[in-house]
Amino acid sequence: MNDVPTVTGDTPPEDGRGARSGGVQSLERAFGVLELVAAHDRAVSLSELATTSGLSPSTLHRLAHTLVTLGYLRQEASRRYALGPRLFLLAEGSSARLNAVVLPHLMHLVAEIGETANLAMLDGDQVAYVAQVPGRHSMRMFTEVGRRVQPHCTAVGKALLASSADADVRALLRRTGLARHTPHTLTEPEEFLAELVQVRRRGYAVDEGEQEVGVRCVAVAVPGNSLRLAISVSGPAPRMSDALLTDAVPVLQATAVALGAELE
Amino acid sequence: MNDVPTVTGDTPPEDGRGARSGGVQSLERAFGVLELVAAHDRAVSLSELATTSGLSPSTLHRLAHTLVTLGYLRQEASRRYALGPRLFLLAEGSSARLNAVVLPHLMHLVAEIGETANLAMLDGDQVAYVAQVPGRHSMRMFTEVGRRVQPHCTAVGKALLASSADADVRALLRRTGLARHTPHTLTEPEEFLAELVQVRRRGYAVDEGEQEVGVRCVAVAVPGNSLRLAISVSGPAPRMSDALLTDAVPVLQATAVALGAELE
DNA sequence: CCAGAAGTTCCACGATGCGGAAAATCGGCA
DNA sequence: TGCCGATTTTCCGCATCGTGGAACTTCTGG
Repeated sequence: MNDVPTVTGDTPPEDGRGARSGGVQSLERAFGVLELVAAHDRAVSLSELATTSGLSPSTLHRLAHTLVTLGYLRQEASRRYALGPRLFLLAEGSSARLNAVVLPHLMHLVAEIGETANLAMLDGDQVAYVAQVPGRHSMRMFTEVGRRVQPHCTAVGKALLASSADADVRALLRRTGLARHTPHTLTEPEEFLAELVQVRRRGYAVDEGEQEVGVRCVAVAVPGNSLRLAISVSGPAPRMSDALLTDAVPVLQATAVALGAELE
Repeated sequence: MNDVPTVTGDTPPEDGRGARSGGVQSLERAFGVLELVAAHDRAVSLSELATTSGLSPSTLHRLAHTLVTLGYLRQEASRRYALGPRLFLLAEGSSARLNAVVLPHLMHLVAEIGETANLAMLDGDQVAYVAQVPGRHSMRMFTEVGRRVQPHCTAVGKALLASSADADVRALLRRTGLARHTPHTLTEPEEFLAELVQVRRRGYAVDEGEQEVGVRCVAVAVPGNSLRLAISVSGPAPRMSDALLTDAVPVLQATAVALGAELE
Protein backbone atom coordinates (compact mmCIF):
# COMPACT_ATOMS: atom_id res chain seq x y z
CA MET A 1 0.00 0.00 0.00
CA ASN A 2 2.62 2.50 1.09
CA ASP A 3 5.86 2.70 -0.78
CA VAL A 4 8.26 4.73 1.37
CA PRO A 5 6.89 4.98 4.89
CA THR A 6 9.33 6.99 6.95
CA VAL A 7 7.49 9.21 9.39
CA THR A 8 4.28 7.29 8.85
CA GLY A 9 3.79 6.70 12.54
CA ASP A 10 6.24 3.88 12.40
CA THR A 11 9.69 3.95 13.94
CA PRO A 12 11.13 7.46 13.73
CA PRO A 13 13.98 7.65 11.18
CA GLU A 14 16.74 6.35 13.40
CA ASP A 15 15.67 5.57 16.90
CA GLY A 16 16.96 3.19 19.48
CA ARG A 17 13.74 1.53 20.44
CA GLY A 18 10.97 1.04 17.93
CA ALA A 19 8.11 2.68 19.84
CA ARG A 20 5.69 1.92 17.08
CA SER A 21 2.22 1.61 18.48
CA GLY A 22 -0.46 3.04 20.70
CA GLY A 23 0.16 6.68 20.00
CA VAL A 24 -1.90 9.33 18.30
CA GLN A 25 -0.87 9.15 14.69
CA SER A 26 -1.19 12.79 13.74
CA LEU A 27 1.00 13.69 16.70
CA GLU A 28 3.70 11.25 15.76
CA ARG A 29 3.67 12.53 12.24
CA ALA A 30 3.64 16.16 13.21
CA PHE A 31 6.61 15.78 15.53
CA GLY A 32 8.33 13.78 12.85
CA VAL A 33 7.91 16.79 10.61
CA LEU A 34 9.29 19.10 13.29
CA GLU A 35 12.36 16.93 13.75
CA LEU A 36 12.80 16.74 10.02
CA VAL A 37 12.76 20.50 9.77
CA ALA A 38 15.12 20.76 12.73
CA ALA A 39 17.52 18.32 11.10
CA HIS A 40 18.00 20.55 8.10
CA ASP A 41 20.12 23.64 8.39
CA ARG A 42 18.15 25.60 5.87
CA ALA A 43 14.41 26.00 5.64
CA VAL A 44 12.66 23.08 4.00
CA SER A 45 10.11 23.08 1.20
CA LEU A 46 6.91 21.09 1.34
CA SER A 47 7.98 18.75 -1.42
CA GLU A 48 11.30 18.04 0.31
CA LEU A 49 9.35 17.12 3.41
CA ALA A 50 7.03 14.99 1.34
CA THR A 51 9.83 12.93 -0.15
CA THR A 52 11.83 12.51 3.05
CA SER A 53 8.83 11.72 5.21
CA GLY A 54 6.87 9.61 2.80
CA LEU A 55 3.66 11.41 3.63
CA SER A 56 1.28 12.66 1.00
CA PRO A 57 1.64 16.34 0.15
CA SER A 58 -1.87 17.15 1.23
CA THR A 59 -1.52 15.51 4.61
CA LEU A 60 1.83 17.16 5.05
CA HIS A 61 0.43 20.50 4.12
CA ARG A 62 -2.37 20.20 6.62
CA LEU A 63 0.02 19.25 9.40
CA ALA A 64 2.51 21.94 8.50
CA HIS A 65 -0.22 24.52 8.16
CA THR A 66 -1.53 23.67 11.61
CA LEU A 67 1.96 23.93 13.05
CA VAL A 68 2.42 27.29 11.38
CA THR A 69 -0.89 28.53 12.75
CA LEU A 70 0.16 27.43 16.21
CA GLY A 71 3.55 29.10 15.78
CA TYR A 72 5.73 26.01 16.07
CA LEU A 73 6.73 26.22 12.46
CA ARG A 74 7.08 29.36 10.44
CA GLN A 75 6.75 29.78 6.75
CA GLU A 76 9.10 32.25 5.22
CA ALA A 77 8.60 34.28 2.08
CA SER A 78 9.90 31.44 -0.09
CA ARG A 79 7.13 29.24 1.32
CA ARG A 80 9.69 27.04 2.97
CA TYR A 81 9.31 25.91 6.54
CA ALA A 82 11.58 26.63 9.48
CA LEU A 83 11.20 26.04 13.19
CA GLY A 84 8.84 28.54 14.72
CA PRO A 85 9.20 30.92 17.62
CA ARG A 86 6.80 29.16 19.98
CA LEU A 87 9.06 26.16 19.96
CA PHE A 88 12.03 27.68 21.66
CA LEU A 89 9.85 29.86 23.82
CA LEU A 90 8.51 26.55 25.05
CA ALA A 91 11.91 25.01 25.43
CA GLU A 92 13.52 28.13 26.83
CA GLY A 93 11.56 27.77 30.02
CA SER A 94 12.41 24.14 30.60
CA SER A 95 15.95 24.75 29.48
CA ALA A 96 16.34 27.55 32.00
CA ARG A 97 14.94 25.34 34.74
CA LEU A 98 17.24 22.50 33.77
CA ASN A 99 20.26 24.78 33.67
CA ALA A 100 19.41 26.17 37.07
CA VAL A 101 19.76 22.65 38.43
CA VAL A 102 22.62 21.45 36.28
CA LEU A 103 25.03 24.35 35.93
CA PRO A 104 25.93 24.59 39.63
CA HIS A 105 27.03 20.96 39.53
CA LEU A 106 29.08 21.48 36.39
CA MET A 107 30.62 24.61 37.90
CA HIS A 108 31.54 22.58 40.92
CA LEU A 109 33.34 20.16 38.63
CA VAL A 110 35.25 22.95 36.96
CA ALA A 111 36.13 24.43 40.34
CA GLU A 112 37.50 21.10 41.53
CA ILE A 113 39.15 19.86 38.36
CA GLY A 114 39.70 22.93 36.23
CA GLU A 115 38.75 21.37 32.91
CA THR A 116 35.63 21.80 30.80
CA ALA A 117 32.59 19.97 32.20
CA ASN A 118 29.74 18.63 30.08
CA LEU A 119 26.30 17.13 30.53
CA ALA A 120 25.20 14.79 27.76
CA MET A 121 22.03 12.87 27.07
CA LEU A 122 21.33 9.67 25.20
CA ASP A 123 18.75 10.49 22.56
CA GLY A 124 17.88 7.55 20.39
CA ASP A 125 21.15 6.27 18.99
CA GLN A 126 23.01 9.48 19.47
CA VAL A 127 24.52 11.43 22.31
CA ALA A 128 23.49 15.09 22.58
CA TYR A 129 25.36 17.67 24.62
CA VAL A 130 22.88 19.41 26.86
CA ALA A 131 24.95 21.79 28.96
CA GLN A 132 28.52 22.87 29.38
CA VAL A 133 30.77 24.95 31.60
CA PRO A 134 34.13 25.88 30.08
CA GLY A 135 37.32 25.10 31.98
CA ARG A 136 39.65 27.66 33.47
CA HIS A 137 42.44 27.22 30.95
CA SER A 138 42.60 29.33 27.85
CA MET A 139 43.25 26.32 25.66
CA ARG A 140 40.16 24.19 26.02
CA MET A 141 37.57 22.11 24.23
CA PHE A 142 34.69 23.76 22.59
CA THR A 143 31.82 21.39 22.08
CA GLU A 144 28.73 23.41 21.36
CA VAL A 145 25.64 22.64 23.35
CA GLY A 146 23.12 20.90 21.12
CA ARG A 147 25.76 19.07 19.14
CA ARG A 148 25.26 15.35 18.63
CA VAL A 149 27.96 12.73 18.48
CA GLN A 150 28.12 8.98 18.13
CA PRO A 151 28.42 7.01 21.35
CA HIS A 152 31.22 4.71 20.28
CA CYS A 153 33.97 7.31 20.30
CA THR A 154 33.14 9.37 23.36
CA ALA A 155 33.48 8.88 27.09
CA VAL A 156 29.91 10.01 27.67
CA GLY A 157 28.70 7.54 25.07
CA LYS A 158 30.48 4.69 26.80
CA ALA A 159 29.22 5.75 30.21
CA LEU A 160 25.67 5.88 28.87
CA LEU A 161 25.77 2.57 27.04
CA ALA A 162 27.37 0.76 29.97
CA SER A 163 23.91 0.39 31.46
CA SER A 164 22.50 -1.22 28.32
CA ALA A 165 22.40 -4.91 27.64
CA ASP A 166 25.05 -6.19 25.25
CA ALA A 167 22.41 -7.18 22.71
CA ASP A 168 21.01 -3.65 22.65
CA VAL A 169 24.48 -2.18 22.26
CA ARG A 170 25.22 -4.54 19.38
CA ALA A 171 21.99 -3.53 17.68
CA LEU A 172 22.82 0.13 18.14
CA LEU A 173 26.32 -0.31 16.75
CA ARG A 174 24.87 -2.14 13.78
CA ARG A 175 22.59 0.81 13.10
CA THR A 176 25.14 3.60 13.58
CA GLY A 177 28.35 1.89 12.59
CA LEU A 178 31.70 2.64 14.26
CA ALA A 179 33.16 5.36 12.10
CA ARG A 180 36.87 5.97 12.60
CA HIS A 181 37.72 9.48 13.73
CA THR A 182 41.28 9.00 14.93
CA PRO A 183 43.82 6.17 15.03
CA HIS A 184 42.54 5.34 18.50
CA THR A 185 38.85 5.03 17.63
CA LEU A 186 37.39 1.63 18.48
CA THR A 187 35.97 0.31 15.24
CA GLU A 188 35.15 -3.26 16.18
CA PRO A 189 31.90 -4.04 18.02
CA GLU A 190 33.59 -6.64 20.21
CA GLU A 191 36.34 -4.20 21.09
CA PHE A 192 33.71 -1.68 22.17
CA LEU A 193 31.79 -4.25 24.23
CA ALA A 194 35.01 -5.25 25.98
CA GLU A 195 35.54 -1.57 26.76
CA LEU A 196 32.05 -1.39 28.27
CA VAL A 197 32.95 -4.28 30.59
CA GLN A 198 35.87 -2.17 31.81
CA VAL A 199 33.56 0.81 32.26
CA ARG A 200 31.15 -1.23 34.38
CA ARG A 201 33.96 -2.65 36.48
CA ARG A 202 35.72 0.66 37.10
CA GLY A 203 32.61 2.80 37.34
CA TYR A 204 33.79 5.39 34.84
CA ALA A 205 34.51 5.70 31.14
CA VAL A 206 37.47 7.22 29.34
CA ASP A 207 37.99 8.50 25.83
CA GLU A 208 41.67 8.34 24.91
CA GLY A 209 41.68 10.61 21.89
CA GLU A 210 39.18 8.41 20.10
CA GLN A 211 37.04 11.26 18.85
CA GLU A 212 39.65 14.01 18.55
CA VAL A 213 43.41 13.50 18.61
CA GLY A 214 45.00 14.72 21.83
CA VAL A 215 41.79 15.08 23.76
CA ARG A 216 41.24 12.96 26.84
CA CYS A 217 37.86 12.74 28.50
CA VAL A 218 36.42 11.01 31.58
CA ALA A 219 32.72 10.44 32.09
CA VAL A 220 30.31 8.78 34.49
CA ALA A 221 26.60 8.09 34.10
CA VAL A 222 24.08 10.03 36.16
CA PRO A 223 21.89 7.58 38.07
CA GLY A 224 18.16 7.81 37.44
CA ASN A 225 15.77 5.72 35.46
CA SER A 226 13.83 8.28 33.46
CA LEU A 227 16.64 10.15 31.73
CA ARG A 228 19.88 8.73 30.39
CA LEU A 229 22.41 11.38 31.34
CA ALA A 230 26.16 11.43 31.79
CA ILE A 231 28.62 14.06 32.95
CA SER A 232 32.16 14.38 31.73
CA VAL A 233 35.32 16.40 32.03
CA SER A 234 37.61 16.80 29.07
CA GLY A 235 40.82 18.52 28.15
CA PRO A 236 44.09 18.22 26.27
CA ALA A 237 45.86 14.93 27.01
CA PRO A 238 48.98 16.54 28.54
CA ARG A 239 46.90 18.22 31.24
CA MET A 240 44.55 15.26 31.70
CA SER A 241 47.20 13.15 33.39
CA ASP A 242 46.54 9.84 35.11
CA ALA A 243 47.03 11.63 38.41
CA LEU A 244 44.36 14.16 37.50
CA LEU A 245 42.02 11.35 36.50
CA THR A 246 42.52 9.66 39.83
CA ASP A 247 41.48 12.87 41.53
CA ALA A 248 38.68 13.62 39.10
CA VAL A 249 36.81 10.31 39.13
CA PRO A 250 35.54 10.48 42.73
CA VAL A 251 34.44 14.07 42.20
CA LEU A 252 32.62 13.10 39.03
CA GLN A 253 30.93 10.18 40.74
CA ALA A 254 29.81 12.25 43.71
CA THR A 255 28.51 14.97 41.41
CA ALA A 256 26.63 12.41 39.33
CA VAL A 257 24.91 11.02 42.40
CA ALA A 258 24.00 14.50 43.66
CA LEU A 259 22.70 15.56 40.27
CA GLY A 260 20.72 12.37 39.83
CA ALA A 261 19.08 12.81 43.19
CA GLU A 262 18.13 16.38 42.39
CA LEU A 263 16.67 15.55 38.99
CA GLU A 264 14.66 12.50 39.90
CA MET B 1 -22.14 19.39 24.76
CA ASN B 2 -18.90 20.57 26.24
CA ASP B 3 -18.93 22.45 29.50
CA VAL B 4 -15.51 24.06 29.92
CA PRO B 5 -13.74 24.13 26.59
CA THR B 6 -10.31 25.62 27.13
CA VAL B 7 -7.78 23.82 25.00
CA THR B 8 -10.54 22.19 23.00
CA GLY B 9 -9.13 23.38 19.71
CA ASP B 10 -10.69 26.75 20.24
CA THR B 11 -8.70 29.87 20.97
CA PRO B 12 -5.66 28.98 23.07
CA PRO B 13 -6.03 30.31 26.63
CA GLU B 14 -4.94 33.87 25.95
CA ASP B 15 -3.94 34.50 22.41
CA GLY B 16 -3.93 37.58 20.29
CA ARG B 17 -5.77 36.28 17.29
CA GLY B 18 -8.46 33.65 17.62
CA ALA B 19 -7.03 31.12 15.20
CA ARG B 20 -9.91 28.77 15.71
CA SER B 21 -10.40 26.73 12.60
CA GLY B 22 -8.80 24.61 9.94
CA GLY B 23 -6.18 22.95 12.07
CA VAL B 24 -5.68 19.37 13.10
CA GLN B 25 -7.50 19.09 16.38
CA SER B 26 -5.30 16.56 18.11
CA LEU B 27 -2.29 18.72 17.35
CA GLU B 28 -3.85 21.86 18.73
CA ARG B 29 -4.81 19.99 21.85
CA ALA B 30 -1.46 18.32 22.28
CA PHE B 31 0.45 21.56 21.99
CA GLY B 32 -2.02 23.13 24.34
CA VAL B 33 -1.06 20.43 26.82
CA LEU B 34 2.63 21.12 26.28
CA GLU B 35 2.17 24.83 26.89
CA LEU B 36 0.10 24.07 29.92
CA VAL B 37 2.86 21.92 31.34
CA ALA B 38 5.43 24.57 30.46
CA ALA B 39 3.38 27.24 32.21
CA HIS B 40 3.57 25.43 35.52
CA ASP B 41 6.79 25.52 37.47
CA ARG B 42 6.32 22.10 38.97
CA ALA B 43 5.36 18.91 37.21
CA VAL B 44 1.64 18.62 36.55
CA SER B 45 -0.70 15.74 37.32
CA LEU B 46 -3.15 14.37 34.81
CA SER B 47 -6.15 15.59 36.75
CA GLU B 48 -4.73 19.09 36.99
CA LEU B 49 -4.35 19.07 33.25
CA ALA B 50 -7.86 17.75 32.87
CA THR B 51 -9.41 20.56 34.87
CA THR B 52 -7.35 23.37 33.36
CA SER B 53 -7.70 22.17 29.81
CA GLY B 54 -11.28 20.98 29.92
CA LEU B 55 -10.41 17.79 28.09
CA SER B 56 -11.63 14.41 29.22
CA PRO B 57 -9.13 12.43 31.30
CA SER B 58 -8.98 9.62 28.81
CA THR B 59 -8.28 11.89 25.86
CA LEU B 60 -5.74 13.73 27.88
CA HIS B 61 -4.07 10.55 28.92
CA ARG B 62 -3.77 9.35 25.37
CA LEU B 63 -2.27 12.62 24.22
CA ALA B 64 0.09 12.81 27.17
CA HIS B 65 1.07 9.19 26.77
CA THR B 66 1.90 9.74 23.13
CA LEU B 67 3.97 12.77 24.01
CA VAL B 68 5.80 10.74 26.64
CA THR B 69 6.49 7.96 24.16
CA LEU B 70 7.88 10.50 21.73
CA GLY B 71 9.99 12.07 24.47
CA TYR B 72 8.45 15.52 24.43
CA LEU B 73 6.92 15.01 27.84
CA ARG B 74 8.33 12.94 30.61
CA GLN B 75 6.49 11.26 33.41
CA GLU B 76 8.29 11.31 36.68
CA ALA B 77 7.98 8.80 39.49
CA SER B 78 4.97 10.63 40.96
CA ARG B 79 3.22 10.12 37.62
CA ARG B 80 3.22 13.82 37.03
CA TYR B 81 4.19 15.28 33.72
CA ALA B 82 7.09 17.61 32.93
CA LEU B 83 8.56 18.82 29.66
CA GLY B 84 10.61 16.13 28.03
CA PRO B 85 14.17 16.02 26.77
CA ARG B 86 13.38 15.88 23.06
CA LEU B 87 11.76 19.27 23.31
CA PHE B 88 14.83 21.27 24.09
CA LEU B 89 17.00 19.07 21.98
CA LEU B 90 14.70 20.19 19.19
CA ALA B 91 14.82 23.81 20.18
CA GLU B 92 18.48 23.84 21.12
CA GLY B 93 19.52 23.64 17.53
CA SER B 94 17.31 26.44 16.34
CA SER B 95 18.09 28.42 19.45
CA ALA B 96 21.80 28.09 18.78
CA ARG B 97 21.28 29.17 15.20
CA LEU B 98 19.20 32.12 16.28
CA ASN B 99 21.74 33.17 18.87
CA ALA B 100 24.52 32.93 16.33
CA VAL B 101 22.70 35.55 14.29
CA VAL B 102 21.35 37.68 17.10
CA LEU B 103 24.08 37.85 19.73
CA PRO B 104 26.64 39.66 17.56
CA HIS B 105 24.12 42.43 17.00
CA LEU B 106 23.31 42.69 20.69
CA MET B 107 27.00 42.70 21.52
CA HIS B 108 27.45 45.51 19.07
CA LEU B 109 24.79 47.46 20.95
CA VAL B 110 26.52 46.86 24.26
CA ALA B 111 29.84 47.88 22.74
CA GLU B 112 28.36 51.13 21.47
CA ILE B 113 26.06 52.03 24.34
CA GLY B 114 27.36 50.07 27.30
CA GLU B 115 23.99 49.08 28.71
CA THR B 116 22.21 45.72 28.68
CA ALA B 117 20.75 44.83 25.28
CA ASN B 118 17.69 42.62 24.80
CA LEU B 119 15.82 40.92 22.01
CA ALA B 120 12.11 40.41 22.65
CA MET B 121 9.34 38.76 20.70
CA LEU B 122 5.61 39.32 20.61
CA ASP B 123 3.99 36.01 21.44
CA GLY B 124 0.23 36.23 21.53
CA ASP B 125 -0.63 38.95 24.00
CA GLN B 126 2.67 38.82 25.80
CA VAL B 127 6.21 39.88 25.18
CA ALA B 128 8.87 37.22 25.67
CA TYR B 129 12.57 37.93 26.08
CA VAL B 130 14.49 35.82 23.61
CA ALA B 131 18.11 36.85 24.03
CA GLN B 132 20.20 39.17 26.11
CA VAL B 133 23.71 40.53 26.44
CA PRO B 134 24.50 42.13 29.81
CA GLY B 135 25.89 45.65 29.89
CA ARG B 136 29.39 46.57 31.00
CA HIS B 137 28.41 48.13 34.30
CA SER B 138 28.28 46.08 37.46
CA MET B 139 24.90 47.46 38.41
CA ARG B 140 22.58 46.32 35.66
CA MET B 141 19.23 44.86 34.82
CA PHE B 142 18.73 41.20 35.01
CA THR B 143 15.82 40.09 32.93
CA GLU B 144 16.09 36.38 32.41
CA VAL B 145 15.76 35.06 28.92
CA GLY B 146 12.41 33.32 28.55
CA ARG B 147 10.62 35.66 30.89
CA ARG B 148 7.34 37.12 29.70
CA VAL B 149 6.01 40.55 30.43
CA GLN B 150 2.97 42.58 29.49
CA PRO B 151 3.39 44.94 26.55
CA HIS B 152 1.80 48.00 28.15
CA CYS B 153 4.60 48.72 30.59
CA THR B 154 7.69 48.01 28.54
CA ALA B 155 9.54 49.76 25.75
CA VAL B 156 9.73 46.59 23.70
CA GLY B 157 5.98 46.13 24.12
CA LYS B 158 5.29 49.61 22.82
CA ALA B 159 7.71 49.19 19.94
CA LEU B 160 6.03 45.93 18.98
CA LEU B 161 2.46 47.17 19.25
CA ALA B 162 3.21 50.36 17.33
CA SER B 163 2.79 48.37 14.14
CA SER B 164 -0.64 47.09 15.15
CA ALA B 165 -3.92 48.78 14.31
CA ASP B 166 -5.51 50.71 17.17
CA ALA B 167 -8.47 48.35 17.23
CA ASP B 168 -6.21 45.35 17.72
CA VAL B 169 -4.30 47.12 20.47
CA ARG B 170 -7.56 48.01 22.23
CA ALA B 171 -8.67 44.40 22.02
CA LEU B 172 -5.35 43.22 23.43
CA LEU B 173 -5.49 45.71 26.28
CA ARG B 174 -9.01 44.59 27.05
CA ARG B 175 -7.79 40.99 27.33
CA THR B 176 -4.65 41.64 29.35
CA GLY B 177 -5.61 44.73 31.33
CA LEU B 178 -3.11 47.45 32.21
CA ALA B 179 -1.84 46.41 35.60
CA ARG B 180 -0.03 49.11 37.54
CA HIS B 181 3.57 48.24 38.39
CA THR B 182 4.91 51.67 39.34
CA PRO B 183 3.51 55.20 39.71
CA HIS B 184 4.50 55.81 36.08
CA THR B 185 2.70 52.83 34.55
CA LEU B 186 0.17 53.82 31.91
CA THR B 187 -3.10 52.34 33.08
CA GLU B 188 -5.55 53.95 30.65
CA PRO B 189 -6.02 52.46 27.17
CA GLU B 190 -6.29 55.90 25.58
CA GLU B 191 -3.13 56.99 27.32
CA PHE B 192 -1.34 53.98 25.90
CA LEU B 193 -2.67 54.55 22.39
CA ALA B 194 -1.50 58.17 22.55
CA GLU B 195 1.92 56.87 23.53
CA LEU B 196 1.90 54.59 20.50
CA VAL B 197 1.27 57.61 18.27
CA GLN B 198 4.43 59.12 19.73
CA VAL B 199 6.32 55.91 19.12
CA ARG B 200 5.28 55.83 15.49
CA ARG B 201 6.19 59.46 15.01
CA ARG B 202 9.60 59.24 16.70
CA GLY B 203 10.48 55.76 15.48
CA TYR B 204 11.41 54.46 18.92
CA ALA B 205 9.71 53.61 22.20
CA VAL B 206 10.70 54.51 25.74
CA ASP B 207 9.82 53.04 29.11
CA GLU B 208 10.22 55.66 31.82
CA GLY B 209 10.23 53.44 34.88
CA GLU B 210 6.80 52.10 34.05
CA GLN B 211 7.67 48.50 34.79
CA GLU B 212 10.34 48.94 37.43
CA VAL B 213 11.08 52.13 39.33
CA GLY B 214 14.31 53.78 38.24
CA VAL B 215 14.78 51.74 35.09
CA ARG B 216 14.74 53.47 31.75
CA CYS B 217 14.57 51.56 28.51
CA VAL B 218 14.61 52.40 24.78
CA ALA B 219 13.40 50.02 22.11
CA VAL B 220 12.81 49.83 18.39
CA ALA B 221 10.99 47.21 16.35
CA VAL B 222 12.94 44.89 14.07
CA PRO B 223 11.53 45.17 10.54
CA GLY B 224 10.27 41.94 9.00
CA ASN B 225 6.82 40.59 8.40
CA SER B 226 7.05 37.04 9.70
CA LEU B 227 8.33 37.61 13.24
CA ARG B 228 7.42 40.43 15.56
CA LEU B 229 10.73 41.27 17.20
CA ALA B 230 12.11 44.30 18.99
CA ILE B 231 15.51 45.18 20.42
CA SER B 232 16.07 47.33 23.44
CA VAL B 233 18.68 48.79 25.70
CA SER B 234 17.96 49.36 29.35
CA GLY B 235 19.67 50.60 32.46
CA PRO B 236 19.28 52.67 35.61
CA ALA B 237 17.69 56.08 34.92
CA PRO B 238 20.71 58.12 36.10
CA ARG B 239 22.95 56.50 33.49
CA MET B 240 20.25 56.44 30.77
CA SER B 241 20.35 60.19 30.27
CA ASP B 242 18.60 62.03 27.45
CA ALA B 243 22.00 62.56 25.88
CA LEU B 244 22.67 58.83 25.92
CA LEU B 245 19.26 58.19 24.38
CA THR B 246 20.03 60.61 21.58
CA ASP B 247 23.15 58.64 20.85
CA ALA B 248 21.55 55.26 21.33
CA VAL B 249 18.50 55.60 19.10
CA PRO B 250 20.32 55.74 15.75
CA VAL B 251 22.47 52.77 16.78
CA LEU B 252 19.38 50.82 17.77
CA GLN B 253 17.63 51.64 14.53
CA ALA B 254 20.61 50.68 12.40
CA THR B 255 21.01 47.44 14.34
CA ALA B 256 17.33 46.65 13.95
CA VAL B 257 17.51 47.09 10.18
CA ALA B 258 20.63 44.95 9.94
CA LEU B 259 19.14 42.25 12.12
CA GLY B 260 15.85 42.28 10.24
CA ALA B 261 17.65 41.89 6.93
CA GLU B 262 19.68 38.98 8.24
CA LEU B 263 16.69 37.15 9.67
CA GLU B 264 14.27 37.56 6.81
C1' DC C 1 -6.63 -2.87 55.63
C1' DC C 2 -10.13 -0.35 53.59
C1' DA C 3 -12.12 3.61 51.08
C1' DG C 4 -11.77 7.28 47.89
C1' DA C 5 -9.34 9.28 44.32
C1' DA C 6 -6.38 9.32 40.55
C1' DG C 7 -4.63 6.99 36.61
C1' DT C 8 -5.22 3.62 32.89
C1' DT C 9 -7.51 0.54 29.57
C1' DC C 10 -11.55 -0.80 26.76
C1' DC C 11 -14.85 -0.13 23.32
C1' DA C 12 -18.41 1.33 19.98
C1' DC C 13 -19.69 5.49 17.68
C1' DG C 14 -18.99 9.05 14.54
C1' DA C 15 -16.50 13.08 13.94
C1' DT C 16 -12.12 13.85 12.07
C1' DG C 17 -8.23 13.57 9.57
C1' DC C 18 -6.70 11.09 5.23
C1' DG C 19 -5.07 11.26 0.48
C1' DG C 20 -6.35 11.39 -4.50
C1' DA C 21 -7.50 14.77 -7.74
C1' DA C 22 -8.49 19.36 -9.13
C1' DA C 23 -7.57 24.27 -8.69
C1' DA C 24 -4.52 28.04 -7.77
C1' DT C 25 -0.10 29.88 -7.54
C1' DC C 26 4.63 30.33 -8.38
C1' DG C 27 8.88 30.34 -11.00
C1' DG C 28 11.48 29.94 -15.03
C1' DC C 29 12.39 30.51 -19.85
C1' DA C 30 12.03 32.42 -24.25
C1' DT D 1 5.51 39.83 -21.35
C1' DG D 2 3.21 35.47 -21.80
C1' DC D 3 3.29 30.61 -21.67
C1' DC D 4 4.38 25.96 -19.44
C1' DG D 5 5.86 22.85 -15.76
C1' DA D 6 6.37 22.38 -10.90
C1' DT D 7 4.90 23.28 -6.45
C1' DT D 8 1.59 24.54 -3.21
C1' DT D 9 -3.11 24.79 -1.70
C1' DT D 10 -8.02 23.58 -1.59
C1' DC D 11 -11.86 20.27 -2.08
C1' DC D 12 -14.34 16.28 -0.95
C1' DG D 13 -16.02 11.44 -0.10
C1' DC D 14 -14.57 7.51 2.55
C1' DA D 15 -12.82 4.95 6.27
C1' DT D 16 -9.83 5.51 9.79
C1' DC D 17 -8.56 7.30 13.76
C1' DG D 18 -9.35 9.70 17.73
C1' DT D 19 -12.94 10.48 21.14
C1' DG D 20 -15.02 10.15 25.76
C1' DG D 21 -18.02 7.41 28.75
C1' DA D 22 -17.61 3.51 31.63
C1' DA D 23 -15.09 -0.21 33.68
C1' DC D 24 -10.93 -1.59 35.73
C1' DT D 25 -6.57 -0.95 38.14
C1' DT D 26 -3.35 1.33 40.91
C1' DC D 27 -2.03 4.62 44.16
C1' DT D 28 -2.74 7.46 48.62
C1' DG D 29 -4.23 8.53 52.97
C1' DG D 30 -6.65 7.43 57.01
